[in-house]
Amino acid sequence: MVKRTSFAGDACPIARSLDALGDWWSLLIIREALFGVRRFGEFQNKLGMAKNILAARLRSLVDHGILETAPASDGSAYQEYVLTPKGRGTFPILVALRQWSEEFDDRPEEIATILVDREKGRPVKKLEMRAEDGRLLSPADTTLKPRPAPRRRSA
Amino acid sequence: MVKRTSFAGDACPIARSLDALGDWWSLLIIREALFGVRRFGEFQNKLGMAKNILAARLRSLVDHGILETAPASDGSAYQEYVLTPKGRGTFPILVALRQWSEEFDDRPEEIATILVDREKGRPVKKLEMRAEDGRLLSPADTTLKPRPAPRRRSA
DNA sequence: CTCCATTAGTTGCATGATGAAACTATGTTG
DNA sequence: CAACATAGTTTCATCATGCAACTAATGGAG
Repeated sequence: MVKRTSFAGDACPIARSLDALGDWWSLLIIREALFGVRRFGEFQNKLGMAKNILAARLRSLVDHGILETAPASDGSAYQEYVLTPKGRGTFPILVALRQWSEEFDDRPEEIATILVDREKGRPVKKLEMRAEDGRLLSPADTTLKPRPAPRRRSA
Repeated sequence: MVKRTSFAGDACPIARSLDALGDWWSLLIIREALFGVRRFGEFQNKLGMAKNILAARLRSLVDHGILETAPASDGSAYQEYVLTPKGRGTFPILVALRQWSEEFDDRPEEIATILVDREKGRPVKKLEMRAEDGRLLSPADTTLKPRPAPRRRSA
């Protein structure tokens, strides 16, 4: 079988994330959803993608618990796609991707928008990794440990 | 033309990031590289991926300035792939992906490792978005603004 | 130096994923 | 109810992925 590899069973949490949103469109759909897009046609217009692919991605995101369908809020009989808490939880991922472009893109002048603090209109700070006690951490200050066994009956 | 869509020319910084690392393998290759993997065969063993795909991805990552080739550090005539600063700059993205799994995965018990502060051995804090002045921001506290016109070369 | 194993790829082929366009089935509007 | 909009599905050509086999250089043992 040539089967496209899936990371669903992988033990690495990064691989597991990628299994749910590691394709070309899913994160862009979520980006639109975070800005309030809810309807099929709206996604299609904003993203300019083929309708069959959009339909497949929406289904996949619903299956993964990132979106859920709901009756249309405008009273029509159509349905809408709205983010679940799990879906809204991807926000830091999108911010990290955005900031990486802002910092390292070869043609930053082509970037149209910046993310700002609504209250002050100033750019948000770079995401930073901190220890429990608040110390700023660099990649080298971190390491991986085996997940502690959740206390439960014998494994 | 059916051509697979590229986001390279897109004005959205998220799309631009995805153009460089939005496929199934690139971020996993970078993950390994951050842990010190440098040689072709090492990547291949750890990731268990097809060699042709690995070769293609390494080439793409080098083209995007994320990896660069260097003479082997062990004195042999082979070459190594090492992260550039741009490549190391993806670390927050990987952390965000990891934390999303840790928080929302349906089978967290399958996740093998946790990222900890090396000094204390305690899990790192969740990434949080803050304003310039340090206020904690939620997605709703942010908005997009057009990129300010670049100041005429002061560099 | 010679021979063989290792490393780092490339090539060929089968199959799955993607995308444009056409088609369909509802829902909505005049 | 006729015309139109919405939300898809189907069809088909093309592209990407993955496995296996092949090649071209090292590197190491004798």
